[in-house]
Amino acid sequence: MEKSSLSENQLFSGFSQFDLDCLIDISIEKTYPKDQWITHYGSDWPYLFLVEQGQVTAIKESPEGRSLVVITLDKDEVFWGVGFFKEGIGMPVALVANQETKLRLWSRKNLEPFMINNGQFTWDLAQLMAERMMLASRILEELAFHPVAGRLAHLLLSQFEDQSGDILSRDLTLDDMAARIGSTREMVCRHLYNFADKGAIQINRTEFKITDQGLLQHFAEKGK
Amino acid sequence: MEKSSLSENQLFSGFSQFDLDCLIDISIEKTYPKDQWITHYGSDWPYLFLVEQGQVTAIKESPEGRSLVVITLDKDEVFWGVGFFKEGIGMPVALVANQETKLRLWSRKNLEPFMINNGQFTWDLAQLMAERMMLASRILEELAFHPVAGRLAHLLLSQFEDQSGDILSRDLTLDDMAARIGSTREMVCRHLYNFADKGAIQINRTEFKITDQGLLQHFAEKGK
DNA sequence: CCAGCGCCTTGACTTATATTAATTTCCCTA
DNA sequence: TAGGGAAATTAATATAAGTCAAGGCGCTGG
Repeated sequence: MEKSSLSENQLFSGFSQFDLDCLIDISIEKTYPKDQWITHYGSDWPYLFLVEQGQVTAIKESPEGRSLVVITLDKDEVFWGVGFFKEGIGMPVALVANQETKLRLWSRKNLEPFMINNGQFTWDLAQLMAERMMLASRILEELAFHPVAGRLAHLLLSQFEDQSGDILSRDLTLDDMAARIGSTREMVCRHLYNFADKGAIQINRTEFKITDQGLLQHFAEKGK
Repeated sequence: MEKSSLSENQLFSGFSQFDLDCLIDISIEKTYPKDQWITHYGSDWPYLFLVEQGQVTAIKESPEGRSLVVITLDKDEVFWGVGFFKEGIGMPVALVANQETKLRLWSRKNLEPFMINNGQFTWDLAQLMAERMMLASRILEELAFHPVAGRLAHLLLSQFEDQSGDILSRDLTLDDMAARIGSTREMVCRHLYNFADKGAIQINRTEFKITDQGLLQHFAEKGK
């Protein structure tokens, strides 16, 4: 049962049962209650991990108290601390368990010999890193070139595009959304009602609905 | 002579002469005149490369014409297009030769088998990717949390810290600086003279000098 | 040596974003 | 079912950043 969970992830799918057993042997399993910090910004945290249960977010925080959610990791996704690759570099993000979460962790020390002997696995990991790099790149682009309204429209689309037209309960708080686009709750609120005025969405205190996906798309690109 | 140039880079330093010859065999050498575009934003460009001569910058450009320099690559540095790792993903940046530049390129097709067989090399590359990820992370943090003045102060420090107190000719144009911090020439100009008013630097049309590095450091952190 | 070009500088103005501070509404719990 | 807390909303205000436009300076090529 444990073994099968490993091979759910594409990264581990190519292994024999023997290798999987071996991988499990050198791993650590750890659970975190809801809202627990898994690791802090700046700490040396040399682990690669698989989310076996729950959800983890990677967050950047400014000294002034603003924060930016960089990625959300769900079940079966793999992530790592930079320390896994290079010693003595502090984490560029903090990791937080959003819900009760179970991780399977591999320390650099235990996994490095394995990776050097297994070029395919290391190559697959490099590919995953490249994907994550693209993600960072997209965030960068948005922050550098798109206004808050555009980033918000884009967030709405990426989260709810598939439920366009449905009435949705507002499960993300304004603060959540603000942290995902690098702004403040007040800004988010204002822009949401502005989208509503323009006819892209309908919204009230507890629910909302995407009424014109194309228009929202337009806001995502042009901002206005 | 060609061989020795390869092993200048840490990534290739562990190889035998035989492997180096082999690597050279499967590579392409290409030269680009000053200001030539090596590849464009959004194109599928599946190469890993070593800068053998000259300098390359990776640039993001917005449709509205603003641009952001993400990294500058000098001689003996290694970089890649995302396409090297995953097929069919467009470049998140454009690459431009700042000067007459010579690159040694490896296509994904040619290098992938080599990487799968050579875990150490792939692992070293993964480490390099992690470093570059940190770089992206720092840019992200600056854009998200630091005002233009702070980013500019930081740029000055990172470029000229070691020449603090010397009179330097202004070799970076305002547009260059603006592109590195994600702003405009006018903003950069104003903030430079503001730093001068506060006593952190001295500046005129053609030269400048860092007079108070500590103060500049302070601006880099607090912005004001 | 001078005209022209590219870059730098500056001021006035506009727009975007953030901050502060009330006020309202919802929802949960006692 | 009333009270309290968390989140949402809104307005007023402040600040940061960008845009536009007009000059100014220094260098280069005839």
